[in-house]
Amino acid sequence: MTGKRTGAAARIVRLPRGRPAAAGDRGAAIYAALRRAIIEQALKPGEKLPEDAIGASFGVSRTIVRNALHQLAAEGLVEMRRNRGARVARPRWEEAGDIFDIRRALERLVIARLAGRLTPEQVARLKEHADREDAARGGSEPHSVRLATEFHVLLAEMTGSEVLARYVGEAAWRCGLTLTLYSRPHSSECGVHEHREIIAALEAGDEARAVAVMDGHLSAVVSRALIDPPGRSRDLSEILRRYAQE
Amino acid sequence: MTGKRTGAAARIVRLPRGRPAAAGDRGAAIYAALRRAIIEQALKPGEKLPEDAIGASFGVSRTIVRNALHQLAAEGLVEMRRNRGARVARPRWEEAGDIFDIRRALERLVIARLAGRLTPEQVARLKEHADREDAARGGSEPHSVRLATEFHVLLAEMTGSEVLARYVGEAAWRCGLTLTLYSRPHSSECGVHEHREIIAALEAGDEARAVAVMDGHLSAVVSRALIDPPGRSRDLSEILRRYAQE
DNA sequence: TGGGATTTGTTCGTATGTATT
DNA sequence: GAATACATACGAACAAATCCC
Repeated sequence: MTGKRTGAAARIVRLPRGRPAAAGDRGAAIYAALRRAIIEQALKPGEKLPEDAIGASFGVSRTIVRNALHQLAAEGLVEMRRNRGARVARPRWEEAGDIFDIRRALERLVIARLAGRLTPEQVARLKEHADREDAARGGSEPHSVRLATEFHVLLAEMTGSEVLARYVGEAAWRCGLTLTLYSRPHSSECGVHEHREIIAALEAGDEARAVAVMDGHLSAVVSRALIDPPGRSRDLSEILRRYAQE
Repeated sequence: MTGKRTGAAARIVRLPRGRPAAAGDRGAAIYAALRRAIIEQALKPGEKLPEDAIGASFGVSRTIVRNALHQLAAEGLVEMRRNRGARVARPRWEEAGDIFDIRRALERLVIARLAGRLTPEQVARLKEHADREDAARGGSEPHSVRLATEFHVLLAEMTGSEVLARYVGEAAWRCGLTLTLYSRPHSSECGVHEHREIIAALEAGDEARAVAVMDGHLSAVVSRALIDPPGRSRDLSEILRRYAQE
């Protein structure tokens, strides 16, 4: 009942000093780090994300972490239940079809806007990305998934439409999360050649073919899905340490 | 590293806060109120949304308001610039076409899922909504816009897909905001009959016609757009008082 | 099922950054 | 352009809810 502070340390504590005005948006860094960690599966779907632990990992208070978690929740990468904290999102199997349909619809828009309108620089940039995807083959699965998703986000950004890019990005990352949950390992590698086909069709201005390839591409990805339940609890701060820099 | 304490540590006497700590999610109420106020144009695009003033209006601290504002920002109804606070979003004219394209793509998905699959109860519910839209004719323009948008959200919810409903809702409300910015007054009334056509086509299972009507409907709405710059500063707490209840 | 440990929700003081005169 | 006024960012304490024996 009378749990209020007893006379503990009533004297004036030393004033806060020294901090070199760190007032930069520390939250953005935490957000980015958590995002990468989730996308690359370092943090597995369903894993708990306690505010204290994360804050301690990054040396900030819970306030900052809270903001980052809320933002991730708004994007669907994190689930928050009232008074029960945050977890890495674990999209339901029934949702998988929905989100892929949405993504396909949005990417059709992207194709429609880009077909025959890519600059040589953009084409070069896309091909370069595909090269990187090839180079990553045989490497870690999460890294490949990330690159594959980034290809689609890159396309969306080339439309010049900020909202379109945001919607496609959100849907694509959520699809990636779903894939890591339900798809069989190494199932994503097959996509690189299709990416090159899409580039070629766009370059040629063949919108119909580009749409067809893209649709087939996305359908193929989702149809490869298999059930594969997630693992559980490792050491959180160890994981986050690797995502703290950059 | 963070073991510093600020001067407030010496405070012992607790504040005579009478309110029993407001256990409910007060933030949700603020969010909803602000949302309605924005959508019905009681808060005009570009209008400043200071945390203190809003908090004072609702009798909560800035923290709660902050959360609500962040959520609204994530949905695109509010713009937040670092250290400069929140304003009602003012979508750019160039974005208008983008967001309407996105909305159209998403609503095609909705139609495809509902055509020929509506239960009699759902049809009745939709017709009832159209009746309300008719009844609102001649009333306030913002109210009509809200009802018109809610018709589309209602359709999306009937698909049973939570994500699809969320995406459609977000896009639709953002379109509504854009319309209030750029469209000529009373331009939205024309939509009610088209809504009834959509219901009929869906009931008949005629997906192609439903899509055609929906596309035409959305295109018509956007093509009626005209430039009409927003007004400026009135009394914030007066406005919010009307949106506090419910 | 109850009580304690842990975690989240909320408040408010202070520092810092932006706008204004 | 410097000083001032004000709003936001962040941290720590308190209060309530949940979790876990």
